[in-house]
Formats: sequence, C-alpha cells, structure tokens
Amino acid sequence: MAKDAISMAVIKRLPRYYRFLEDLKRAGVVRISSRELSARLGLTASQIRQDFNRYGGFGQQGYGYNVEQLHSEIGRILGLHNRYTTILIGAGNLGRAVANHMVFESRGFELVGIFDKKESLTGQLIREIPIRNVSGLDEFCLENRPKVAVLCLPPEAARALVPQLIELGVQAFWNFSAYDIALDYPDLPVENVHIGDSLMTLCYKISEK
Amino acid sequence: MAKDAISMAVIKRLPRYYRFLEDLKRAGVVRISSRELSARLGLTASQIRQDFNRYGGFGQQGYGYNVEQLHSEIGRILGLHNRYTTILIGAGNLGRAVANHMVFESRGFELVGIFDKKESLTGQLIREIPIRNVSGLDEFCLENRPKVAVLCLPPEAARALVPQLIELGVQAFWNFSAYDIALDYPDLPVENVHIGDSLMTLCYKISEK
DNA sequence: TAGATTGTTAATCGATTAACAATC
DNA sequence: TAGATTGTTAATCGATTAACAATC
Repeated sequence: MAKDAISMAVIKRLPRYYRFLEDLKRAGVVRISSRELSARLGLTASQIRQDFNRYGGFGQQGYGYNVEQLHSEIGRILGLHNRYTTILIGAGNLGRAVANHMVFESRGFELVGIFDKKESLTGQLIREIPIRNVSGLDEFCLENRPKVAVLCLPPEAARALVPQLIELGVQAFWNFSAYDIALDYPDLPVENVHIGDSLMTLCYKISEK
Repeated sequence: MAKDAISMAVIKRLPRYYRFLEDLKRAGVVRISSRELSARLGLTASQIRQDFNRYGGFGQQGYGYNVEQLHSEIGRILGLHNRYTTILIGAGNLGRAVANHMVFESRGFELVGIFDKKESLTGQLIREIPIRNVSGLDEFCLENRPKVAVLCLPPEAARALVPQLIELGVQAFWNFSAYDIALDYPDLPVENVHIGDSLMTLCYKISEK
C-alpha cells in the first residue's frame, strides 16, 4: 500500500476501468481475469495488473478479480462516494448541456447552483436548479460554501473570476474554458476539457490516412 | 521530413500549440522562442523543439519561430484547411450543445446534417440546419456523402448505427458515446470524448489532496 | 494435487530532458 | 563578429511489457 506518487497515465485509466466494470456488474458477471479484461479493453493484461497493484491489488491467484469488489474498490480510489458541493458558471450552450447531461451525483459531486451574467436567463430552471445572476455569486458562496466550480465561460471571464472564486473557498475547477488555470495556480486540482482539441486531433487522424 | 510514425503524445499537443499561437497572432506577437513558449505553456523548451522537429522544424537559429508561420504550419499539419462533410446524430442535450457550440469550419469540418430518432424534434433548426429524423439517414448520406459522423447517442444505439454509417461511406467518428468503436474497427480514425471520465479524474485529484 | 491466474521483479521500449554544435 | 537560439544527438527517466515464482 506504500504509495510513491501514482502517475497520471495510471489515474487516467481508472475511470474507464470503472465504467467497464459498471457494465459487467450490470450484466451480472461475477468474476473476470486480467487477460479477459485486457481483451475487452484493448490493453495488456500485464498493464492492468500493474495498474491495480499500484493500489494494493485486489485479485486472487487462480481466480482473477471479483467484479463487484473491483468496481467498488476503484470507485473508492476515485473518491466517487464524495458529494463535493459544486456550482456551474456560464449557462450558454455548453454550460446548459453539461448541467443537463452529466450525472454529477454518481461521480462524486452535487450541483447546487448555476450562474450566468445574462439577466434574461435568471430564474430559468435546469434540472430544478434556477439560473442565478453572477451578481449573487458572493452571497451564494458564503452561504453554500461550494468546493468545486465548473467553468463554462470565455477565457477572459474565467481568468477574471477564478481568483474571486478561490477567495470564496472554491478548491477545484472543472474547466471548459480556454484559460489555463494551472499556469497561475499550479497546485490546485483542475481538469481541463477542450473538446475542440479532440476535434482537431480527429482532423489530423483523418488527414494522416 | 522522413516520418516514422509520430507518437500520439506529440499529436495530442499540437492543438494546444495551435490555439496558443492563434492567441499570440491575434495579440500581434511576431516572433517567439521555444524558451518563451515553454514558460507560457508549462512544457520544456526541449520538448517543444523536439515536437516541431518531428515535422521538419520551422524555426531559425538565433531568432526563434515566426508566430504566423508556425501557426499556419501547425494548422497545415493538423489538416485544418479541410472541410470534411460531417453529420451529427443524436440531438439531445449533448448533441445540441456540440452542434451549437463548436466552430466546425475552423477545425476542418463542415456540419451539413443533424439527425435524431425523436419525431418531435424534426424540423427544429440548429444554426440553420434542420433536425431530420434518422429514418431519412440513408437517403441523406447517399446524396451528401458525409465523411465524418458525430455520435451523441446512447452506447447501444451507437453500436447499432456504426456499421450502417460505414456502409454509407462514413470514414471517421467523433464519438461522444460510451460504445468503444476502436474495438470493432481498429483502423478507423476515431476520437472519443468522455467528459464523465474527466469529472471522475477531477474527483480523484480532489480526494488525493 | 493440478491448473489458473495473480503479484511482482526484471527487461524493454519509448518519451522527455539535457547538452551542444550549427548557424542565423 | 558576438549573442541568441535552433536542430539534433546523447543521456535520462518513466511507463509498458515480459516472465515467473507465489498461491489460491
């Protein structure tokens, strides 16, 4: 169990393991070997065993892994049992899709507030959460103490807002904006989502062929 | 210029370089050194030079890189001058956000059709493109010959549709579904977007602290 | 017990970093 | 010419794969 800094490469594979095990569990599969997992995920069995063993290893020689146990262990490692209080800022196309589409609760978060600067959106409901004007952000945060903010804003707006949010106690960001938070706050937990980059990568892959 | 398979690690950095150079260009910056780029992107200068040199290198000793030239070279490498004919399938929250939010044209694609199985959505306009019923997919494809499909569907629906789309001439997928296309079609250009995985990774990063 | 499959160490492979000669 | 910075080779570091003893 001694852990000396697990690499991002390993961590990034955990959600995929988790989702896959979720499916297996739902399908009623009870046990699975690293070899079978490897075939179904397109990885090597060796890598899978290495990955699990960074966290102690929860298999059994001669048997493999118990699906339900492995699923719950990985969930625990990811911290999905948490309910980090979360706000979303920017209720444009992207923000609305994120708010509507994501199941925050099963991934360790609870969305409690949605904000936008546009007056005309105020009061609109997204999944029973009313859109509030950003002018009420401070008050809301002082009252509800969100730990996480989802940023669906243009980069300049995000850059201006982040220091304020940190001041208000926000400790992590799910960042859909092009502002690179990590450059200014290197120690903060941040996940960037740049779907445009994925589209460019697809373009590369097509052109390459 | 001899190219012996450029690694995915390099390719995945290109869109970020491209976006950053876009900003520099807009800001009127004419030249930049690898050292300055490295400071602003949080990479090493060495890595940046290595990356560019996989494609031939377009700098000048003692000077650095010309921003405009570098920007256009990377755009060319990514293939962004293309206009791959593209359809989007699944006009739910996610599909609508993608269709509304992405600037396909500046990334090498042209969105020409949107499809959903829900009758009630038929005829609705998204950016002047009418939502069509999936029943008309075959006819539309035979007429318009889309090369790329964006999948914003549940995994089972995606799995059922992909063979049909390939049959109809679709050659690449931007895949937002949980169905793993690459397992069945290993040679097809595919980019998967799993924003849920990113959220779980964020949860891990927070819990880890 | 025999067979299967893990946990783990060692070997390999690939990516990043460092160093420096080339050259603008 | 002198200073700066690239292009590129060599060294290092880290991640993946292979191998196998441990053990269920």
